[in-house]
Amino acid sequence: MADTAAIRAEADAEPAQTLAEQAYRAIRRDIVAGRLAPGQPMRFEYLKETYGLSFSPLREALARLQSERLVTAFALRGFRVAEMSVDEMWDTIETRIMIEREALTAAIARGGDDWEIGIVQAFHALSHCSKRLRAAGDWPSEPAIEEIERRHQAFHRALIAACPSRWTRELSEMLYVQTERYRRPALMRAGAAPDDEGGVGSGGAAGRDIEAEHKAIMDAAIARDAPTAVELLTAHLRDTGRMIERLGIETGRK
Amino acid sequence: MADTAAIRAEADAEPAQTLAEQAYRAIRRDIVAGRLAPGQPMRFEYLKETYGLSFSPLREALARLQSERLVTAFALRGFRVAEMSVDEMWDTIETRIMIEREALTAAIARGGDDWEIGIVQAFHALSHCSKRLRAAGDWPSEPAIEEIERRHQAFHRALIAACPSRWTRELSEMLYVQTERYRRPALMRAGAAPDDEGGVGSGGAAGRDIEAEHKAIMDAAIARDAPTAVELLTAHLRDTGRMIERLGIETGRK
DNA sequence: GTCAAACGGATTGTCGAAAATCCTGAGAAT
DNA sequence: ATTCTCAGGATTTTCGACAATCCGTTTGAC
Repeated sequence: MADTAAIRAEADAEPAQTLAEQAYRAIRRDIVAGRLAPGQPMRFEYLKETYGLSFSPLREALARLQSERLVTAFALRGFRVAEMSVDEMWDTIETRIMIEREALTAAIARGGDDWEIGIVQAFHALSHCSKRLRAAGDWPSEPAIEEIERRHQAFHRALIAACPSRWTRELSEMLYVQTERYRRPALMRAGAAPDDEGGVGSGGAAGRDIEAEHKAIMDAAIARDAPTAVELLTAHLRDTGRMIERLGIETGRK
Repeated sequence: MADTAAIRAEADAEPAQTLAEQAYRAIRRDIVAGRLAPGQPMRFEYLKETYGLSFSPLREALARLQSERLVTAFALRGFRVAEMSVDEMWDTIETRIMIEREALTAAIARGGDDWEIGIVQAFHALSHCSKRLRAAGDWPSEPAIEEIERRHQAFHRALIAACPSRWTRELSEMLYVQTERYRRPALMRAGAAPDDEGGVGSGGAAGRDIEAEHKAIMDAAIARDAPTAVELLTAHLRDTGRMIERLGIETGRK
């Protein structure tokens, strides 16, 4: 597939020529994927072995993740994976809604042809990828989930790509990662194919048709119907929150 | 003064027992104060001498500041102080307005007695401190400015302290620091006493009465008049932006 | 005269050991 | 029985040196 390479190239635009950057991405990935349990102490001995790096790049990575609230630092007592809770999830979701409402409105007002094309492209990439995943079998592999999550994020990013405010776009990205941290493990644990919010489902475990929700948001956005698009996006995010709440959040440590 | 110690104790709630934390605060302070010029390369030799620390804590501090957009990292080419521009300033201000409107509305809806008391206290602390500063002489000292800035931030923080969303409060804090980075040097360079937005002025350099603006916001908030309070706060922040734009932004390097 | 390649100086990024700090559990005193 | 004190071990934090990379300048070729 041609666009696969393109999307990959875009995602890794910054090749991460430094070990600290690699460590940052790897640890963030593992936290979001739930491989590092909330509240778990991040001992350097363990990190050193796991990621094959020395102290310096690891500390640098943890310092950055601290600013993004994915790890918590305790002075002279090391770092821990940030805790999770239902309250924090809703705070994250509602804050993300607040920001993305503004972002989507601005994008609809100012987006051009390239913006529309980007949305359609991202939607079809996500849809196609999800369909292929479901055709392959009932229990998808980890890399496949990673890929579908990338596409899902790319779709939501494309929606607001035309928002001129860099702060709005970046805060949105940051909160997306936070919500993904709740969504992904919940779907994994649900046992169902992870096509509920992470991908496309024509009737997911929770009785939602995520692909249809995405399509409705896309259509409203491209039709320049800002109020409808914003309401659909808001409902989409809140429904996901309720779904996660039903599926449960693994709040304890491993 | 009794409350001075109290405020100090609150500000330094985390005593910063680690050198990396000290470095983080010191460098952030110097960037916001304009002592480190935008775009300036942050050579480690210089940082080492200036702050009397070794590489590790400095790198950790810079990594954190990178996440907050106060420094920019270039792979294998070190760090630079983040650039400034009129466009970025307005993006920051408008984003901060978006977030603080929500925060203030929520705080007015849910704030109790302690919230009201906190606002009044912070207002008077700022007012009193500013008055004393003006009485002392025309050219205030650096520490005096630092203190007034702390009080100013404390007042704006107190306004939204009752907002239940931790994300909203923290993002607001982050954007406050960003806007302070524009406001402070502009006021310093204006030559006038820095009581325009940083403190209280009964007729500042730009013909504004900042203390009156603060008081109006406080009164509307305590009167539980959310729409008025939000509009006053929005105008307050936009006026400050326009004032900074008039006074100019030192965008180049030293 | 212009361009490309290469050398040397300077700066960053990474490493592993040393110093400082914290946690655990045993023993003594109240 | 409870609290306090104090080693011993484990963990974090910091340091300075080493290796890798980049920038400016010179040299050489076309």
